[in-house]
Amino acid sequence: MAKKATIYDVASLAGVSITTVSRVLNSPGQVAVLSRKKIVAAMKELNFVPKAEASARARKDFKRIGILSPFSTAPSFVQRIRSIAGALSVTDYELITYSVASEEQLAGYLSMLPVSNRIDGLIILALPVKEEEIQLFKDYNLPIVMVEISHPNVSSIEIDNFAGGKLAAEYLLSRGYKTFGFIGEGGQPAYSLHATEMRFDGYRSTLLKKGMDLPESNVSFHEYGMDHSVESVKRILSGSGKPEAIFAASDLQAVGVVKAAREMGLEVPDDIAVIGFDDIDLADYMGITTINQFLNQSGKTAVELLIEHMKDPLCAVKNISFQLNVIERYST
Amino acid sequence: MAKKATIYDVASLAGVSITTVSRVLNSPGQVAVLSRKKIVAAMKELNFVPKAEASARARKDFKRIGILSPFSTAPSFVQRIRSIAGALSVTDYELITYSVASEEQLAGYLSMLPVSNRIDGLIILALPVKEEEIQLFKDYNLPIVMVEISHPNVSSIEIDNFAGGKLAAEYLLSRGYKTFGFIGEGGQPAYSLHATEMRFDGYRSTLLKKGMDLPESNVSFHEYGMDHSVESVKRILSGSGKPEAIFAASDLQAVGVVKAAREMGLEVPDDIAVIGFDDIDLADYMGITTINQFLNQSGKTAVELLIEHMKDPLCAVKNISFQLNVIERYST
DNA sequence: TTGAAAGCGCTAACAG
DNA sequence: CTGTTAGCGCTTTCAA
Repeated sequence: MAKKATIYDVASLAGVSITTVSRVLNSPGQVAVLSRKKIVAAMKELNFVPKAEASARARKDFKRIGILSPFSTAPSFVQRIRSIAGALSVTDYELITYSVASEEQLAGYLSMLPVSNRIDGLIILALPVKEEEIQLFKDYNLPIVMVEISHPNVSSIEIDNFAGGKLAAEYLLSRGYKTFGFIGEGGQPAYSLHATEMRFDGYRSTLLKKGMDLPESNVSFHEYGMDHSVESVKRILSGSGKPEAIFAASDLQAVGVVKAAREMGLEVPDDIAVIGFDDIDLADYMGITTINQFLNQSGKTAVELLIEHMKDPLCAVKNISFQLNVIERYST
Repeated sequence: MAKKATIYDVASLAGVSITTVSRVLNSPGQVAVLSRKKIVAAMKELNFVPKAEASARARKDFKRIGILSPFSTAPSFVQRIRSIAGALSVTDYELITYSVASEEQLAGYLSMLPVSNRIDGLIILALPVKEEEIQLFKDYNLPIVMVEISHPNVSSIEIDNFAGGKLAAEYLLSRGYKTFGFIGEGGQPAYSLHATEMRFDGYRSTLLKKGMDLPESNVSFHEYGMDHSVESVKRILSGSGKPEAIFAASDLQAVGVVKAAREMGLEVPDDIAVIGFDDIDLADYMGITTINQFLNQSGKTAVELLIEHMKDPLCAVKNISFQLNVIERYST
């Protein structure tokens, strides 16, 4: 039985050093095309397969960052993940995506990721983590950064959803609207967040404080989905207490308002004004006024924060809060 | 970098040599009870996991699927990748994303991925692969599936872009439009595809065949980006030969048509009709007529196909072609 | 872009 | 029973 080929064999066959061979495996971009060709040919000839265990041993880090997020096609998620991927693409870290579709799955990832060596750091997006799970990450020295949710002792990027609702109310008031409505996504899975509720609370309490009303009949927490949004809005706009302005807890739902208005023959913003939340690309395309939560920028910040923690285990815990602001467009 | 505990750490904490630590792992019977107790205690305190074991488990827990795609934030890419992630989330596979930003980088990945033994299967999205590179994957038994591009002897998911252009033309003709325009993304990198050109060819040739004209001045291949789309459309719509209908090679560009129309005070579809391509979510939200290429479904199919190849190396090569169809909305 | 050389974490002789 | 030491095959500085 012939001995398995090693990078030494490959190197001498190709007439280069083992370093260069190693580089072909790990960062091929840094190797001259000619060298690479020779090395690949030599590998092929020798049926070379790198020994996983040897590289695991020698490797200082995995050069991999994971992102753990709910599986969702909601644009705000997609856009945030994209921005993280973008930030990562200018580093030499690989991105491993873990999409969570159930509570059990989440618990599974949370218990296994810290223990089994596969990533150098993890970004947890919009997913709640229990105290003991956090502890596990600490015990095994796997740095994490949480986005859209916070936890004591863990660095995070977040926003103040209550303040966001407040901002929406204040903005609509400043524009002179007198009657109000709200739509948001309700009945989210238990393992998810409650940003919607917080935005609602901020909105409602601010309106009340200013002596305005927010009748129950103008409020809708509905299932996720454009059709549900449109339907809810139609119901609200058909009611006797039809509002002049609606705060939609996400831009996608604001789109629902615009769609519903169009289908009912109403003009935006004259018959019905709407302000969304998130500032996804779509809001720009459709000219919807919204509250900017820096979806693109926050991904980059999260990556930087995580890498900082990876480089320096003693790095101070930071909670970065993005200041919200209204982006005024044509829907109010 | 945060470090995991090693036998060195355990050894010094327990006040013994690494050999002894190693022995309790391998032949505990040969270690004095007292030493063993101290060592076990130290291991517990440090959360020590032998690195080899961790890597072995890492290999066993998950199989890894890679996706090699151009680095792009175009919604159709993002949505397709998202759908692949979704399909994967219900399986025991990790998704590793490799974004390509240059021809060099592509060649690098293509030469190292088969050899480096880091993934168990690869989806190649919208990237051309040379014969010899395909051969390398075969030599190393790394299953691949290509999406949005095809190659002899490799399983693929694709669409007929020429037919798509034809479909757009036929649809617009059937709606009674008489004058036509086209916008698409031009000047793509050499390592990229030419779907746009093929859609254009199908569109143009069909129009000509039906005795219609497609004047040069109504055609624009512009840079990627909403602003460029809007600008191009404005130029076309300001021309003397202003068309009644435009085929946009992607939905995002169709959005550009809608935006441009709005800014020029024109009505869609009365003053200017537009049909897009892709059927991204955005098209639905904005009510844009488009050609559906099953972005969501194709990701799932690609994953299934790849897993089939991974499970059965002798699995027959399949080329799955999705039938295109027009989704009629309000923009035509 | 490349190579020399110093490890990586662990096992396995070999002494003691 | 325990420690010293020499590798395993690969990665990673650091210079050139």
